[in-house]
Amino acid sequence: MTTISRHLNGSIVLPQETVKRIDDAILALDYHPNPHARRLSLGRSETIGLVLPEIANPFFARLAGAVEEAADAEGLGLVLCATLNRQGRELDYLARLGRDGVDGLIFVTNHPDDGSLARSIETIPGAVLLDEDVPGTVAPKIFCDNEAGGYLAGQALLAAGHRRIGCIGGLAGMTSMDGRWQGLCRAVRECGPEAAITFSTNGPYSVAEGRRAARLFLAAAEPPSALFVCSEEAALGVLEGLRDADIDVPGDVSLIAFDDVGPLHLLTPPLTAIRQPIEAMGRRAVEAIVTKIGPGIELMPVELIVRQSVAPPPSANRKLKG
Amino acid sequence: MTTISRHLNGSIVLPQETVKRIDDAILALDYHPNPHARRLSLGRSETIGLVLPEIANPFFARLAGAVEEAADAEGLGLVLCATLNRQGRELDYLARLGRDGVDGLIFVTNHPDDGSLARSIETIPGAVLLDEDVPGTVAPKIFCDNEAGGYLAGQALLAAGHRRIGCIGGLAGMTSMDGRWQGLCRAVRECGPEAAITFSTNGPYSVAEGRRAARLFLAAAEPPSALFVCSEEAALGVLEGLRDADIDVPGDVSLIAFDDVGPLHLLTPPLTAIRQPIEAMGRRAVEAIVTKIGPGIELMPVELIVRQSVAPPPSANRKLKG
DNA sequence: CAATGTTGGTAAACCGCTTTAGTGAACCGC
DNA sequence: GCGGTTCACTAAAGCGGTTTACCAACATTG
Repeated sequence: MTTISRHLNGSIVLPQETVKRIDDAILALDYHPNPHARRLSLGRSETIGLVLPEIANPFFARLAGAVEEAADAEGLGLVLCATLNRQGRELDYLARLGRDGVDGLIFVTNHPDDGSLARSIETIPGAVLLDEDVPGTVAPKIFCDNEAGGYLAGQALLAAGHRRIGCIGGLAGMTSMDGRWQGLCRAVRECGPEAAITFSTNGPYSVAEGRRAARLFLAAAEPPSALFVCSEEAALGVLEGLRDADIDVPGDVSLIAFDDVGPLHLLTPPLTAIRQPIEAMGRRAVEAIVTKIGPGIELMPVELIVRQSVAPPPSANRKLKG
Repeated sequence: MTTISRHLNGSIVLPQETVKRIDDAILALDYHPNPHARRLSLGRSETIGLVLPEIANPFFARLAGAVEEAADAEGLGLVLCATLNRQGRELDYLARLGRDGVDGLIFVTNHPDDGSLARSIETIPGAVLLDEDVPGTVAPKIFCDNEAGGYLAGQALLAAGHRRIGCIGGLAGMTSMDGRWQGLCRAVRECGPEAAITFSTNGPYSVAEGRRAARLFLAAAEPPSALFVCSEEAALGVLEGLRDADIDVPGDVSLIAFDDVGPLHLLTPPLTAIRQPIEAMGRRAVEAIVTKIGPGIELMPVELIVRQSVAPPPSANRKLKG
């Protein structure tokens, strides 16, 4: 028994004859170590947990796909937890995974934290934050370079000639949002005094929020000529709202979305967007777990995908809607 | 110890005073049963496995989301396995989950089987097939009503006046594909002898395949005036291919897609589609596991979502592309 | 040839829970 | 006041691995 166990776990080298004898017996008996027993004995599960807001969302779905693949490549199982973006569920899952003895945890959230999340996350060894920060947590953190993304978007809009920029943002207080906003501000600032952010909204990253923002935009006295929409879902909503009001994109208003996961190239117009390296982020997160890197922030590069939703602003004497 | 265990597992009723004493101690010590030990002792894991081709695909993502939510509601964990549609990985995962002692398994595949999958699945107690059949397997099976979907699509196209119908299908030999095809055939048959399927292709459910099919369609001597595309991915590809060739949908050719998960309403034109009750299917699958229903096929209803990609056929004297 | 050092293999402890068996005390009726 | 229950609890036996401690056999060495 001991010998076999040691052989199986590679902690001993045996003469070929013995090895063959063992292997034959294993084959003959169709023996497979009972994983429950193994886990109990070893005290680890060779499993990591992935908690995210919602799998049905294509962004998180792709993240999950990348994480799953990377985990599998490392021989790790993946237990999936969807929190529906509710803090109660996040805490429940955290507690569960904590005592479940997962070997690692990848946590991605989508809303501001009041501090209880941060506390809870830290009770779990091997936790990694992905995509969005939970301020106050000491852990490895893998985000995309939100600031650079906002800057890129701002630059593109400014380069097309826009000077009154609007920003349809996420929930205030979220790190990703702050970064994108800061980046946009930096681009505007660098452009000079005639450029300004003249319109902004805040709300969840959702289609409904995009529609709401579109209504606000339509009601604005001095609407901006270009919109940086900080999430793809919201961009879809904005597009709907604009289309319903017969506002042409990019004829009447230009638009850049953050994220590029849906079939944005098939929309009318094809949407210019900031793309994050989703798969690379997922892979890096499991790598962070298996190599047990220390706390710290790692920023992944974003890129601007140019399509057809940004154009020069309509000439000054051709105001929006007559 | 015994008393506590029995209390925790509800196999005994204790006087209130004792209960309080136990609960206090549990709280005071922050005691949580070690799940590894529990699982070893109990022989079950309170976990189910979900194996599907790819999470990044929005259809499977939504399926996974529904399954996760339902599983959680039942107090079951979910281990996620993405097979990338490769049989080798499917078999590996099946073997792993089998000896991992999951309490149930939801299996969704996306390609024809040569028989080895069927054998492997049957070794796992509590396996349920979802979305796509693996012929020869004795297990509960939850599919959407593919035949009805094909029929609905056919009817809609026929009702718009089309008589030469094309079908851009999935891989031959897949149960879902067979059903959709049969349904389309039935609708055409019922319409009378002047209606016919004059064009058809087979290939995986993918965007690339859609583009390939579009090229075939463009090269056809007598192209049909309407297309039933058996997957949403392929429909996206077809749309791209058609757009590149300046073919107008639905002016030159009408189009109905099977599945309705992406932002189909935002495309140009908004795509008419057959929608399956994805969430209900996912929920039903975990229900099938917890209630241990017997083998058998269960068909979930589909519906036609009318948008703007089907119109009457172009008049006879206005042939495609001059 | 006895002492020492490998080497393949056996026995037993342990991981932390569930569960069966067993024990002492309180409570019952007679 | 004593046998028979009920009740709360303790003791111990798994579950099926891993790991430490220990042995026997054989090769090496002084």
